[in-house]
Amino acid sequence: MKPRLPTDVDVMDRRVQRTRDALREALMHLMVECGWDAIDVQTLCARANIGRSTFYQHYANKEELLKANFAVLREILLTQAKTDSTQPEPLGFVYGLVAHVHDAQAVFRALLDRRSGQYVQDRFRELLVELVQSGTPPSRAWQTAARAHYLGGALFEMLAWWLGNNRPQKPEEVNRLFLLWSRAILEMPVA
Amino acid sequence: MKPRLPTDVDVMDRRVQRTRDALREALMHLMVECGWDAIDVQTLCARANIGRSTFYQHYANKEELLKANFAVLREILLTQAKTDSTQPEPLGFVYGLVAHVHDAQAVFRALLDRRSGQYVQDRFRELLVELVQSGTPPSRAWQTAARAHYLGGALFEMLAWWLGNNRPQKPEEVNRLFLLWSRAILEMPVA
Amino acid sequence: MKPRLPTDVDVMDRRVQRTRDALREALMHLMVECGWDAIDVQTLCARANIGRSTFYQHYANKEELLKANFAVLREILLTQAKTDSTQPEPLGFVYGLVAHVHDAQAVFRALLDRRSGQYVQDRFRELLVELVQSGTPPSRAWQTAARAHYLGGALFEMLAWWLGNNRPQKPEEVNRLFLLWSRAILEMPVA
Amino acid sequence: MKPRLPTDVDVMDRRVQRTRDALREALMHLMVECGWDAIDVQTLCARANIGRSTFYQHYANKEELLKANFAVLREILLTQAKTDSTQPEPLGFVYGLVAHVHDAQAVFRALLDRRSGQYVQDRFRELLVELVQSGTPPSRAWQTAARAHYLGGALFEMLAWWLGNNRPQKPEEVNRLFLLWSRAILEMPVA
DNA sequence: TCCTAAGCGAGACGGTACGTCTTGTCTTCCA
DNA sequence: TGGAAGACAAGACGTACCGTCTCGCTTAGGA
Repeated sequence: MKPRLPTDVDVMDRRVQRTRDALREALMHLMVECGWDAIDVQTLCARANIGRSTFYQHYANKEELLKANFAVLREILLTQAKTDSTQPEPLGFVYGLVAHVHDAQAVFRALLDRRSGQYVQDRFRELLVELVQSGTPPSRAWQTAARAHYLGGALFEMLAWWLGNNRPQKPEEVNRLFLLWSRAILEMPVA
Repeated sequence: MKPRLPTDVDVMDRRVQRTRDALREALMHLMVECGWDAIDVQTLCARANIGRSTFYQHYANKEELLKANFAVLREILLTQAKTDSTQPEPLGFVYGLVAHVHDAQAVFRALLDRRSGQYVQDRFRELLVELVQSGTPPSRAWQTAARAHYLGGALFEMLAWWLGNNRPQKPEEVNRLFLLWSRAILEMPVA
Repeated sequence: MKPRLPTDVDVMDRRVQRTRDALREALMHLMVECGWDAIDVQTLCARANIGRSTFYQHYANKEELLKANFAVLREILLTQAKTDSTQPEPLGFVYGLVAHVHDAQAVFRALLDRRSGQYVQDRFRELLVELVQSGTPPSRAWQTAARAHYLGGALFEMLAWWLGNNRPQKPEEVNRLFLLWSRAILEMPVA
Repeated sequence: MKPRLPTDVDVMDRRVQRTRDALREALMHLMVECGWDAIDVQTLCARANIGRSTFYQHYANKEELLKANFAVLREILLTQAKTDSTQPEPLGFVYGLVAHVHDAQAVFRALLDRRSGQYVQDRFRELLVELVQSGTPPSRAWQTAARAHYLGGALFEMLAWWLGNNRPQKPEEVNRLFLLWSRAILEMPVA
């Protein structure tokens, strides 16, 4: 039997939900503790109090688990971003994000750290690009896409650097600097 | 016996050199062909015509092999960057780099592709940051460091995006856009 | 709840009966098709159009199912043996059996084949010994028991050999040979 | 890499030999203790003080291990049979065998017991048939083959019965009875 | 010249994780 | 209430790499 797609949520009974919740919980904690690459299914299941074979009834491998739960993380960050930034101006989400990175250091270290692993970082970078895009007027010009990647990449690396340095700067300073530069770019004509 | 450090070059006999060269060769080719993560020591040795146990006499694992040879790659990219850019202006290396990415698509895909693996990308991103730094006046202000990371990250992500899209844009266009934005930032006061 | 013993037949409602019948049917067919060892509960239930958990409400495992249905098979073979052999002489059942093995090749291959599995063969061998015993005057001498096993084992192996060779000999020939030898033994004094 | 065939014995280094010996030892002991079916690779390796992965470098599964070592067992039984029976008369091996079964009860229980498993018994029965055949003049008549199977099967079942009953009869008695019947058959014309 | 220290290939070995499979228990929902 | 559906834990399976190791065989470079 193939693992049920995480999409048929409606049919899913409570046990399934509990199992998956336990797995997500365990994943998050372990990612913070040891980093993505160091996690193995065995440990994951032990942490979630779940049989190893049960894991495989839900996800084909740990990548799938992450994928399935990235949506959740994404939602957290997105709403986070929206609620935290009162102003609807472009890149308004940044202040909330920077503050959040500062507060929830552990989680974000798990995302930005070297140990976090290729896959996790890629998805996080994607998310940043998307956030940038969602805060700027849509356009089909390739320059707009390029700009979103430019800014997303810049943000990613800046955050990584900040975290890596143990953040001696205040969140407001980092935020200010990033917006200073980025808004200048947003004000330039795309072509 | 512990693996000999690659630094005691003087004592190293020709066979050792040949072995390591073969390994570097194999590594480079395989990275282009399958991406870092998909390489295993077995395959590496087969490709290099080398016994698996011999491999471990030289490097503790494939990471070490990469580490040992990253200096070489780095040198290639650095001189590449310098020779290609005639003007000594800040970020002058970018045009050469973009052109090179366009030409040597295979190699750079190996560096920027998702399959390339955490370690490789990290080092490549580091290199970009360094290149940015080397082309701008030194300063102890944290803002300068932040800027280098900002620009390095932006460049990295932009290149990755370009490659991932199979580069429908001309190198000159990408180059122009990156410099347009980045120089604007360089001209702003750091604080 | 413990599996209901197959003995409380009286209480058993029709559905229960239908379920068990379906299982017996499926078992027989699958034994012919794939051999005992290759059968798993999963497949068995699929074939019987029955939920896997339902299976376990009736039998603790597939062995129990077989055990429960061996009586049926036994009855079939016994009456078979009796009706087919007109003469009531000792070992009279053999001709019917040999003929039956010849006709219903598939079923008996399932019993004698290597793939049939330890348990099935053991029970079949037991049955043969019993048949031999039932056709000879009872006696408490150990030699009589030994003789029944001797003849039962001989019959078993001879049939297995015959089937394994795709039976180039006619049933009458096999029958004749077996009786020639076996009756000679029966006529010898047991001690 | 495929498991080395057990035939390239000559090239085999000492470690390999020691490993395989340890495995054979462990197999024999465990077969006596728990019976074939109850043995799993894990336990086998633990008993042999061998890594589970090492096991799979030598044999694809426990069946292969048994197969590979059956020759040894066979040799033991054959020479046993030959040395024990001074007379070269047909079925001369039986006395030695019966005595051996009596003495080495544990080993033979492992072979004849129900728990021993299909595969083991089949090979043992084959061996008996072969022994019978080797002690009687060769012939291409199918009746001769049938007779060997008849006697082999009879011997097998008789021994199984004897063992199963905890052998209240003396070996000589069993031996006498078997030879009494079997030699009578051997003296009858095959056709 | 030889001989001795090294590099080297082959491959056994133990270990760890993987993803698959089957078993038997259990819970829930439906008719 | 009994049967269908199916989640779940347990645990064996065979595969794939890993890093360590031992063994002989070259192959120089120094005596």
